[in-house]
Amino acid sequence: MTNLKNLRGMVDLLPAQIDYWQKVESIARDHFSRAGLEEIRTPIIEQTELFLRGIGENTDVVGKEMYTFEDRGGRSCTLRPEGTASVARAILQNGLLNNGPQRLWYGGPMFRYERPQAGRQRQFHQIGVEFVGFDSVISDAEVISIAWDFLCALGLNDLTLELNTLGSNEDRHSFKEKLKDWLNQRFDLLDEDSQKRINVNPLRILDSKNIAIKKLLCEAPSLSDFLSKESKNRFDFLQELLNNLNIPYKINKNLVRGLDYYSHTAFEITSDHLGSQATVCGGGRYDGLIADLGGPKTPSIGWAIGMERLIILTKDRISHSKFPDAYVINRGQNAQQVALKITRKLRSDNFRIELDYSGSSFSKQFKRADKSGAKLAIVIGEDEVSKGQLMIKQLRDDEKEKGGKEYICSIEELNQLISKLIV
RNA sequence: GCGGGCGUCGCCAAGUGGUUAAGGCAGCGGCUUGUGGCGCCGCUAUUCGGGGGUUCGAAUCCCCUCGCUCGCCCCA
Repeated sequence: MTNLKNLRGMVDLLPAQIDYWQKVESIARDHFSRAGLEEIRTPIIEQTELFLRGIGENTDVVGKEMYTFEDRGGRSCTLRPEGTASVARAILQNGLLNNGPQRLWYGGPMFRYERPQAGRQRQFHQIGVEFVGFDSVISDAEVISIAWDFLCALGLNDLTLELNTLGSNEDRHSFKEKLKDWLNQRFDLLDEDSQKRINVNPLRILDSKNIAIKKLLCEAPSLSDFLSKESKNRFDFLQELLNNLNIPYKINKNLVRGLDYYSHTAFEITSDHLGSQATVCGGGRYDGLIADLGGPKTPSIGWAIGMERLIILTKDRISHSKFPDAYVINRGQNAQQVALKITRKLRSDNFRIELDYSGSSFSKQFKRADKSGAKLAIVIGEDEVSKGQLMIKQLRDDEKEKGGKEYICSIEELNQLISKLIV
């Protein structure tokens, strides 16, 4: 084995798995285009500044997971850890909002410097949706249903949608103060992580997985008591809309989400079949982000799905059969000329053709033809060349019988005969 | 960043201190230089993730290192 290896947490997608990806991607493209979304592609590298301002300096993603480096001009660059900030930047920079609100989707690699484990890599892929410039609650419902229906279209039917509201910035601000006081009074009961977070990001303590903390928090002040009338109405209406769409959900008051830009609606879609990294899809409303990046106040909502996790879940449901229609067996230089030519011709006629290059015995070539999974073998030897004919043999009409049917035809008849035989 | 498990051919593996490192799958070649799916025969690791050490002798013991994997944290 070579001592040249890929970097830790970076994964090769080999031909054997690529079918799964293409299938999921094509279903996604189709699904999104029917929902009226347009695709956007942004660079993989951005100014570090974008993520500092967009995601928030106190988040784990920014604090300890970014791939940041200096380029030759001394600029601080970062491999994007998520898609939303880049999309927001591109929208602003290119003035897309001048054409009205935007409904976009994107896909591609993201980078986070973390310890790899099941369902987590350093380079991973997300596919995401961003509705930028929409305030109405039905846009929330629409965005969630696009995610839900997409996952259903992939045959996933045992997922859980968790839903919460983070309220407006004002709601959260007054709640934060109250929560801090309450936590400070119980400082000694908190674990180290939570103690550190009190001043930096107290909301995140609510999401703690520590059982003792969880228990303690049952008594803590609840954000829901600090929601303004308007925030409450939004959340109620969203639930009504989802009920109306028959999309099942579970309210999870501790669902906070790790990135700073979220407000109001927050949601996650999780699965029991992913090990400890259970989230397939995460998203929410981010009304402040565009303004934080220097744009106009622009209410927005979106989500991202982790492709690797999605592939884990859908793998068994996706069948892939990419067998050739015919395998071209040939022997001798004259035959090779004919073989190459008709291979090209048949491919342009939309057949899937595999050509043997080996020049080895007919026996060997038949073996390979069989292994290729092709339905037919097209045989060209010196005999055929001298008679101006071709032979076609069926490889899998009668699994049990020895030897498939053989047909002789001219080059002109080939297309028709193959069409007939492969149905 | 912290813990646990693991690392022998492309894949699955046996071997746990003693001369040439089992076996299976896949691959290649032959039996069969014009006929596949079955069968039979042969070939394919100077080397056991890498580097040091102990020993007459190491894949097997020790140290370091790298990687994989699962979990924690956090997220997609």
